[in-house]
Amino acid sequence: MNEPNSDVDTATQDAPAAGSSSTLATAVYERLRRDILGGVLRPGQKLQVEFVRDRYQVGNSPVREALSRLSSDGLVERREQRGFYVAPISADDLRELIKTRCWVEAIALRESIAARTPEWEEGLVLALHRLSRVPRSLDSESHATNPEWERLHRAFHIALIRNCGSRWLLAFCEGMIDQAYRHRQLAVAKIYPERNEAEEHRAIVQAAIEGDADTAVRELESHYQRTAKIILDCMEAAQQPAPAPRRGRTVRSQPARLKGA
Amino acid sequence: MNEPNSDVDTATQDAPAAGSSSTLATAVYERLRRDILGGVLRPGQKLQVEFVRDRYQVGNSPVREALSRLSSDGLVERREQRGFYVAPISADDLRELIKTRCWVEAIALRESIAARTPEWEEGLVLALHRLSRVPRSLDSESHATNPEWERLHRAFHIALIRNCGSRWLLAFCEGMIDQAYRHRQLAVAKIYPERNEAEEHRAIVQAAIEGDADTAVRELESHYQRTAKIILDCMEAAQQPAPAPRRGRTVRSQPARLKGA
DNA sequence: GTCGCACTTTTTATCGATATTATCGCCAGC
DNA sequence: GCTGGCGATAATATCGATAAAAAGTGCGAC
Repeated sequence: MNEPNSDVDTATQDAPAAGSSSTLATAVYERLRRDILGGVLRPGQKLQVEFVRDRYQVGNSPVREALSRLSSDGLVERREQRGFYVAPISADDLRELIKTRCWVEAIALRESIAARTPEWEEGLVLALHRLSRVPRSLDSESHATNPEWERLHRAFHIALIRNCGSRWLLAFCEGMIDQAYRHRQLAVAKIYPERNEAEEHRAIVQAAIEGDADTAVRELESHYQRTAKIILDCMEAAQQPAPAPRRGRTVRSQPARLKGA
Repeated sequence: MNEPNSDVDTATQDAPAAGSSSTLATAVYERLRRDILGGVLRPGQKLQVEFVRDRYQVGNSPVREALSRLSSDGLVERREQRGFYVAPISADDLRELIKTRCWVEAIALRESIAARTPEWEEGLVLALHRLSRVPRSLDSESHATNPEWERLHRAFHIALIRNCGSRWLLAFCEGMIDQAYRHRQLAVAKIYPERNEAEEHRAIVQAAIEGDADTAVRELESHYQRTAKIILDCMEAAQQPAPAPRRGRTVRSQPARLKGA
């Protein structure tokens, strides 16, 4: 996981960043990353060097390097001698991802709580507060995502586990958070039912600060499972435009892989 | 983690591989990786493009790409505009790593056991058997490491968790296994006390196959802790060539960072 | 007439030589 | 003694060359 953003320190709000990076390769990496996470570049889509080069107005090498880095992050798939593709996505991937997140973030949260300090608790409360001050979506009708909310949401979930005492674990979780974000972005275009996420977040923080790890973990897991359910429903709906009654996962032929481009 | 070796299938022993990769960049990646893991390239050592280029007889671009990939694996540290360095190592890093391995591989092992199948069990027994057929070190005096044993040891530990049902988790664990291997290689040059590793491995497998997850995990964790202890002792010894009696972790001033080159 | 297969053409991933740009040490000037 | 420009070193980027894969084409067989 290539230190995507080490921002979100309780002190420094957030770097000016957003565009100007010292190296071109990094700049392309960041922009590509944004575009893939945001769903602008569709899963499975081929990323020809030429295409990316034109898109971001840079040379060959920075593009290759950016793609290379992204493939380590699992956002891009590299096929030897055949180029790069936006990593594909499937319902199974999502299930596996959420399962893994629940396992691993449960540990991370427990450890964070076990080692809790005033600083960590304050950071957490702050992250929650900031998140609550920003609307979930910019337009309450279209459910268009609010980038600021997404940023703060990410920061919030990282704040929860930041105190776990393992940079390895933290980096791993960050990678999975990004993947989950991507799944969400790709599905959400359709519908996003009413849901009291703020309350879910609040419950986690409360339990965490009270040192009640079991409750905190339970809340966190159900938070994820609920999201997963929504996304999986979206996927299924997208897969089968309208037809018949269907009894559980009908189309086994197609592995529900959302194709792109 | 960049699919370092997806070998070790119970069926196909191991590919001829070892050198010829379709792309030059991948070849350099693999060779560099071996050299870093094996401790030939010392922690902290600077990896100038020119140096690597000469060392492996290739051009500029493949080197950059290989270094880039390795930095995503955490084996190389990239400093923007300042080049690449072999990732440094410290006692604290090791402690954090082992701690994380225990947390995460405990889950992976439990899940593997919970979902156990005859195939998985057979693969496990096989991995254990193969490992037991090869000597721990080639020369019983010098404790020189036996590359074949190391390979099989890695395969064994992966076999344990292969059945966990999460490619994410598996890849993450593989990355940590490699890191731990590196720490081991770097320390082991000094001493390696007698130790019945075969028995430790056997105990884990037995518990796993009996479905006794608690025991299996306990054995696995103590297996790791024992290794960690040995390496940490080595590090400390290396830090303080001979002096005084010392009462527990004396040198808090120096973070016991092994410098390289 | 249609299908299969081998060869040719085109595309494009990969690589290396070369140019550009940033960093760091060094020395002059204030 | 510190600040700020100058130059050496080395990282980064460009671009054209090379070679592999994909697409297209035509020939022959059934």
